[in-house]
Amino acid sequence: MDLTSRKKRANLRDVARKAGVSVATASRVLNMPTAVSAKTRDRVQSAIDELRFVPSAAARAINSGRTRVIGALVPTLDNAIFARFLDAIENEMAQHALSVVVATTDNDPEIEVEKARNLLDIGAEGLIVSGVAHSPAFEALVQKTRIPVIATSCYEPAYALPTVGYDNRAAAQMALQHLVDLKHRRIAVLHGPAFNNDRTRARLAGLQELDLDVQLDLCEADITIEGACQAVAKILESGTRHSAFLCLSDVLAMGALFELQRSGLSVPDDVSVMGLEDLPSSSYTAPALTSVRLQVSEMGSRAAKALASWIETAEPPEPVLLAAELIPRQSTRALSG
Amino acid sequence: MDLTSRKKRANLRDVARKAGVSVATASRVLNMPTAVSAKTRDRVQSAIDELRFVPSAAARAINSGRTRVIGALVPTLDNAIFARFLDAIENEMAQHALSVVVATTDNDPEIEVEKARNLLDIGAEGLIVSGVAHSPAFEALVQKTRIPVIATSCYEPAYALPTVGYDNRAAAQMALQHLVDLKHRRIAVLHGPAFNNDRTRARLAGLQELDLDVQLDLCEADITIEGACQAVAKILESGTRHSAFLCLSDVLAMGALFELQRSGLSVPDDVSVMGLEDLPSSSYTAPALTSVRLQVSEMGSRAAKALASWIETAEPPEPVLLAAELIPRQSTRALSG
DNA sequence: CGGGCCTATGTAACTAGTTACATTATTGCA
DNA sequence: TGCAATAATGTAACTAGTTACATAGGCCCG
Repeated sequence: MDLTSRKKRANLRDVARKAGVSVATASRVLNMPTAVSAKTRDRVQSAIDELRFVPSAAARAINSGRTRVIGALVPTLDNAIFARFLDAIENEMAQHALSVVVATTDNDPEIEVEKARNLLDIGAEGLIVSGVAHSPAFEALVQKTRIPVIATSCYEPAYALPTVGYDNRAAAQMALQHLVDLKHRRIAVLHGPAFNNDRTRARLAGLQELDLDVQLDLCEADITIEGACQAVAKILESGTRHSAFLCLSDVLAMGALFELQRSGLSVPDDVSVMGLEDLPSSSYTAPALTSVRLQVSEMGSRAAKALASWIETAEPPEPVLLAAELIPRQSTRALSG
Repeated sequence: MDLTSRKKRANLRDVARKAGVSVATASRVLNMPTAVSAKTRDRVQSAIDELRFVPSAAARAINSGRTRVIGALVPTLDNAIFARFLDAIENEMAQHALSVVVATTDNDPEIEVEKARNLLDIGAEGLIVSGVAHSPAFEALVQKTRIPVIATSCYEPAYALPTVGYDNRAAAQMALQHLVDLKHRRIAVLHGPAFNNDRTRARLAGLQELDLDVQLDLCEADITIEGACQAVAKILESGTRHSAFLCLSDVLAMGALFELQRSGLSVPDDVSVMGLEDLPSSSYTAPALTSVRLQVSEMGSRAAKALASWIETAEPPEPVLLAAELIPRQSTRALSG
């Protein structure tokens, strides 16, 4: 019957025809309405309304050369850290009129390249990624396309891409030092999967480097409450006694808190628990969690700012180092001995 | 010196010129390589490599009429529920070769319209939103553009848009009934902000409707551990004694658990705590949290599937009702009396 | 040796807007 | 009333690909 049956969507030419003006005039109604006489403007507007005309983003993008879309590659969203991080990115990017496409990599470099490729394919103008360990294919892709990419969660001025993050080595050392200062000498270290994860590896390396007279028993766990509970249960079963649990992520620390309490141990009377990251909820656990504060939200907005500036000015931004800070709370206590 | 100094990016015409072929042939190398002789193909490929040619997403989109991008409007990501939800959406959409742009609304209908408008502007082919309470401007926008939109977190077959979600009324009632069955008669109800949130209002309405012989003391809190702690602290200070806390979100329940323990009360000996949602971490808290399971991840993938099918087939999908299920654990106990 | 056929390639017209420039219409002022 | 200035509108050439159709060349078979 009507036009809609032939073509799904009206375009500017349809509008112009219906209004009896040229495409240029129709375009002007959209972009510089004052340059068009009120009468013509009304006519075009009616045509727009009747035809339910919606401008094509692609056509606009082809002209401006800009899609106003950036991509964020995160391991997962099912983890408070990355969710907070992404939330901050999205908020900051909205400020710059940029939209954020999420892609989760599950910490798999292969998936990362694939999704990165896809992001470029849909026209992302820049990327935010986690860490500096990427597949060669990813590095090749970045090099080939020259797309602005910010690497986050770590600070590595020597890396090929600008980094926005913290010193994971130092942060882990700060946490360990705190426990050592409290006279703990036998410490269980809970950490996330180290495979394909340079942040975790840097934290572990930091502990090793410190070379103190302490026994550290490493234990890898999924970075979930569940993973931490299972890991702690296993450690407790093994019979080895630790006076403190150093968890290289607050999520792990929260799980440890739960599992220790469930097994009848009192924190911090029987055992100290230390986190790393300091999520907002960490100050509200029972007992409140001692942690090293990493500014995750701040990192998100800084990374977003850096990327936006890179896109805007075509100048790669400087790396950003975010400070880590010890936040002593009730979950750690000095050993009397 | 070279071309890069004049124009920022090479296009297919540059490639064709350099390779000494027509644009059509160059295009064929990208889309149907077998239709081009090996010799020509190599020549074009070299040109592509030398010029660092990357096809323009916008130009492709303008031809195909597809951007392969959808938008997800969520209140915030700084909350496990929405982060999990988005994670599921992203994973499912990847299956359909669709990318997800996140936009957070902070539960503000005005921000929602604005961001929705922006999503349409960058070419989103469909939207996923939370709840059925939207600003008139939003509804007008959806109606005008005829963009596929799935409303989630609730099940409302009568609503103008297809919904994918659960019966919030019934879920809340299920939780309350459990406490009532355990002989609790004086219950503190912790709920998220009701303003602009039809899910919370539905849950509260469900409680009211049940009309049991119980005293319910409502208390609104931010849906964060912190918010719950503060709310519980206030309730405890007020001196009113409740035998149970019904939290209309697991995040609130976890906060309640912490605050009650901090104040020296034992759960469930002194007071029962009941959640709603059943996050994965809820079975690992100490004590494990009794809750009503809402399938958040399932909702994410179902919503994604529904939207993808709508986009693919141009047929709006049927509403989906996700079952709620009582998960009794250790945080609730019957009153002996 | 020429018709038929297939392969490889080119031409040009699409996709949907934007915009520089040209043209026409209107108004002001002398 | 006439001329210039300004306002309003149109023409057509861009943006970067895709693709239907045309054509050129090579090969086989009769």
